[in-house]
Amino acid sequence: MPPLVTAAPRQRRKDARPQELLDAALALFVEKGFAATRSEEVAARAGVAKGTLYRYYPSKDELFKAMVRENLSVHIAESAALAAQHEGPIAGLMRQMMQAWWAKVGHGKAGGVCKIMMIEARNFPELAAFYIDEVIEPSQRLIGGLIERGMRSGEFRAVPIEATVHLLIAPMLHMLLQEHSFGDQGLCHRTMSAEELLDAQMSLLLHGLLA
Amino acid sequence: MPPLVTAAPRQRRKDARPQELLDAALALFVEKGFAATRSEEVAARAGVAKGTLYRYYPSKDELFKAMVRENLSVHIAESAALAAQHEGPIAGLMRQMMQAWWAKVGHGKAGGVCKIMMIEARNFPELAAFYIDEVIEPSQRLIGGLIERGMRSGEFRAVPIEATVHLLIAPMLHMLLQEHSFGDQGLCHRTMSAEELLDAQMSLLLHGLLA
Amino acid sequence: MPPLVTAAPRQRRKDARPQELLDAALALFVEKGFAATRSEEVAARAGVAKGTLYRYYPSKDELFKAMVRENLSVHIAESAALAAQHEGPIAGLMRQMMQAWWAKVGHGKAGGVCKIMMIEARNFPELAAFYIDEVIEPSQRLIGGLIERGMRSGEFRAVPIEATVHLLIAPMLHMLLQEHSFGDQGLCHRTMSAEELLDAQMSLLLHGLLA
Amino acid sequence: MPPLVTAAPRQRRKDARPQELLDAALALFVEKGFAATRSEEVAARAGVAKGTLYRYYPSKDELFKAMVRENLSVHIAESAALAAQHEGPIAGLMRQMMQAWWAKVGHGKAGGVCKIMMIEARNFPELAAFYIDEVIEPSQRLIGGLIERGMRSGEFRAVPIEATVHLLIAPMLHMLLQEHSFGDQGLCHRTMSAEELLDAQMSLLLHGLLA
DNA sequence: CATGAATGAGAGTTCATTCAT
DNA sequence: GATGAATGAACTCTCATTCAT
Repeated sequence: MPPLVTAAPRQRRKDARPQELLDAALALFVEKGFAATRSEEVAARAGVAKGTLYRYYPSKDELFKAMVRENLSVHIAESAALAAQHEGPIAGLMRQMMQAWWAKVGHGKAGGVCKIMMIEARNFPELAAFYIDEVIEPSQRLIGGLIERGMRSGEFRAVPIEATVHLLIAPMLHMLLQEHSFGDQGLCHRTMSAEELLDAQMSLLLHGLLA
Repeated sequence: MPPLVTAAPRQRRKDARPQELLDAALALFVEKGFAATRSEEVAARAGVAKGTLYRYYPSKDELFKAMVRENLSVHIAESAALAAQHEGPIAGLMRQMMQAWWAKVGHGKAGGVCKIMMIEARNFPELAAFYIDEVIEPSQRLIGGLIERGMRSGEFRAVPIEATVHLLIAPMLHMLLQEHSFGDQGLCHRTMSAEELLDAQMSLLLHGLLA
Repeated sequence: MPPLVTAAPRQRRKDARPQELLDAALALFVEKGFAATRSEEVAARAGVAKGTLYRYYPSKDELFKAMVRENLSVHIAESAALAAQHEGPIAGLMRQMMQAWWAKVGHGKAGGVCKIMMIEARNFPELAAFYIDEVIEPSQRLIGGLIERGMRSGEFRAVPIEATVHLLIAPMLHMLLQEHSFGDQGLCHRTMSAEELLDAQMSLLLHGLLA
Repeated sequence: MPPLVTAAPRQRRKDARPQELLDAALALFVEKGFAATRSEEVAARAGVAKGTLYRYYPSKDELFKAMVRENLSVHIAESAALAAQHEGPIAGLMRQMMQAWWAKVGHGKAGGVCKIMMIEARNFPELAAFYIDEVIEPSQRLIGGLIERGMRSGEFRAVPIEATVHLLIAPMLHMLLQEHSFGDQGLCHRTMSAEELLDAQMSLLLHGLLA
């Protein structure tokens, strides 16, 4: 009689393989770049042999694409749902979404995907298109929609949507790149935490710089 | 009237070679990344043979470093001089500097160097330190100084310096990455020009989003 | 009766590879010199592809070093043992050792290593030191000891040790170089075999040239 | 009226060029080996530019051959003349010739040629044949002739010519290789000078080792 | 004639990918 | 399915040789 409860460890491992490989690929691609990461390293980090990687992904390129696809659009939907059911002032929602994005995406591994997409966009045009369609444009539409809501309700001044969207996205991107490119080498010293910085930037954005 | 006896072509070429090679390297490294660019391609684009590259730069790494050094620190000094001799409201100066930086650095070839530094920082820690010392920190100090001036003169509200600096830099970096990563593939459709966008973002920053 | 189930060929090859590569390297380095031998040739002679060589030795230099270490110091110990357990006249022992060394080292592939060490000593100072420590000095000590024994027992005249050691080693080295440098091209015609020549030289050494 | 006494310095240089180049080539080929010596190094050492070398010798190979030819057979003739006109015991003549060869050939630059011929014989078969014809065989014939003279006059025992010739040449070759391969790196310590060693070896050869 | 900038064939080395075990 | 030994295309770099100046 086969065990009813747990799968055999070997089986469990096997099911987890693709995810483990994608995680390893993500970490290494972000840290060292796509070209500078050897496929054997990815396999080793996932705890398997070189050849095993190729049982799951037919090439390094495909591994990269799978890794990007796996780690992208997840949080966009969440944020959209949050936005849809929100009532009251938009400013607070935005602040909340910014912090949530940073905590879940920017600061974590998914943030690395954003960095690496910027870098490799030229080498993976189809992926770049995919990224724009699935990430950039939905995000811009989501934020753009919020700004329109805020303007309609009178919470916000009449501002150009496109520029405002850019201005809201830019700080997070900046922080992300600082973190993933120069972050952990003690090269970059900040007096405020990332969260404090983002919050302060949001306040500035809302109230403006002029006295 | 041009000189009747020009320098011998051979000699003229020799003097121009380093610059030609650096230009070729810049273009290719920005377009394809450091690792994905073959040194022979750089030579070919500069119109010379493979071996000639190595007469001027002892390795691909050194070529990269030279290319970075060549294209950085040039415009920092200019901006600092502009700021030092400026009188009157800071806001206008900032707008002006933003546009100037975009025109001279962000939009042009030097902007590509910023992108590529993000990518290769981890692979060239020594160069990353150089970049932070020569580019990032001076820029932050320059902009931070302007904000302090504005606050002392009463032009600006009392704002946290660090967050404000980040918020001023972020839009330019964002635009730069859009341009250099997704720009010339028709993937990214904008309704405003880069200059208009930056200007609109500056206005937003000054006046704030809230009604 | 051979075993019915032999080890898998793939595995068998793997165990044999280092030795096969060292043998190929020895043959080619001796024949053509270190620099003139392409690493791909070594691989080809060992029956593998270029890349395979680098799975076993990280560089051509390391391959060379491994090849030298592999082929030295082996026979010194044998000779020393032979000498230690010998009783009776030294002259016979010397004659015997000379012939043994020629048969096992000088004439064979190991002899080529001696030749190649002469050539490459300047390019591998660390290896030259190793060779002096492991081969030259032990040999000199061994032979010097025998001469002292012969002098103490009254078999030999009172002779200067150092000069005598040199004089005993020289003929073998000379023969070795003749063989490995001009040998198999039909350039060098001898009327006596190497063994006869060495024996005759030994006799001469013992009895002297004068009437 | 042209100068009667000295040629113009430029002219003097030009005439000396070939010799200077050959000297430089000799020194470097002996020190580093043929393959490891770059032709530019040879030119630099001769105080000319890379291209100039090729005005005198059409290739690195030809330079090598010229260098060998230049430095070979010179002293054989001298020794032969010395031998021809010698009267009295052969032993003294041999001792004298040995010392003279060491002083003029073995120890000096020509000695290096002998070393490098051993090494490169396989890569330059025609040169090897030339070397055998012009150096090895005349030397052997010269020494062989002396031994025959000594035997005929009763000064020497009846010995096998070939073996005796080898035995007389071997010590010098041994010394030469020690000197040129391991010599100037402090790796090889001797208590006697080369001249003393050769003299002691000659005595040993004459009187034999046995009591 | 001398020069040295330029060349490009060729060598060492790496690593994505394959496939026998 | 998993493995890792083997492969060879591709890449960086060197250096003998050429030739315009």
